[in-house]
Amino acid sequence: MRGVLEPLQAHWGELSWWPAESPFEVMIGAVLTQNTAWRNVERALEALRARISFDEAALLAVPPEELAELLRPAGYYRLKAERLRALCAASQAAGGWRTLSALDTDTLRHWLLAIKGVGPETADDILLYGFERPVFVADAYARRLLGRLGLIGGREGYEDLRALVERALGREVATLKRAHALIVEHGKAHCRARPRCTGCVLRARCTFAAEAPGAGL
DNA sequence: TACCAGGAGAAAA
DNA sequence: TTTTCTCATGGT
Repeated sequence: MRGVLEPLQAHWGELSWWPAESPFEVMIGAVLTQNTAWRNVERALEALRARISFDEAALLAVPPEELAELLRPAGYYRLKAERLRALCAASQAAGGWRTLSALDTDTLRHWLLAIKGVGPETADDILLYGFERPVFVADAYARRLLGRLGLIGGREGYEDLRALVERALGREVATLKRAHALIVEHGKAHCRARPRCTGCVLRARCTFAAEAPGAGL
């Protein structure tokens, strides 16, 4: 696995991912970016920032219809307005994001997953980038890349894939952030809809993968 | 015009 | 249990 990340880092350098000023802002962004390009998320975040301060009470004070309109640029705006309200209500009931930050990682993850609209990937985005916890975001880019490299079979569930990569990379937050960012940037640039990473820095490894699938992490 | 993006949940099979 | 459908704007 580290052998995959080294050429990616050599090519992409240090990536500074998920610009946000607080864990709460990461929580908002993680919901807004569900199946949505980050460019569109930024527009909604700007509209939101111009209207309110980023905290649970301020967001919940915005009428639901107005909140949905503010989120329109991010797509699925009615759905995401409901999801943000559910997340903020849960956070507020728990004492706010500062209180949540004192919870251990497993407890915090279970708490997040119990909120309607927060699935495993969104929860792990929040844990890794918001609360600096050692989890890997096992998104579609990771699944696609590792599948093409023959490092996974491709039928693993989300939790299985996450556990596999965490075992391979260790528990260092900076490493897990870097791995996720590199895999996504690489995927967006080279591997989006192609059957193999032709023309990219990992091409040779993909060829190897075709010959020796299931080489393991 | 068609496809996809830093998914999740409900409904159908 | 697994697959399919719905939610939606904006860029390529």
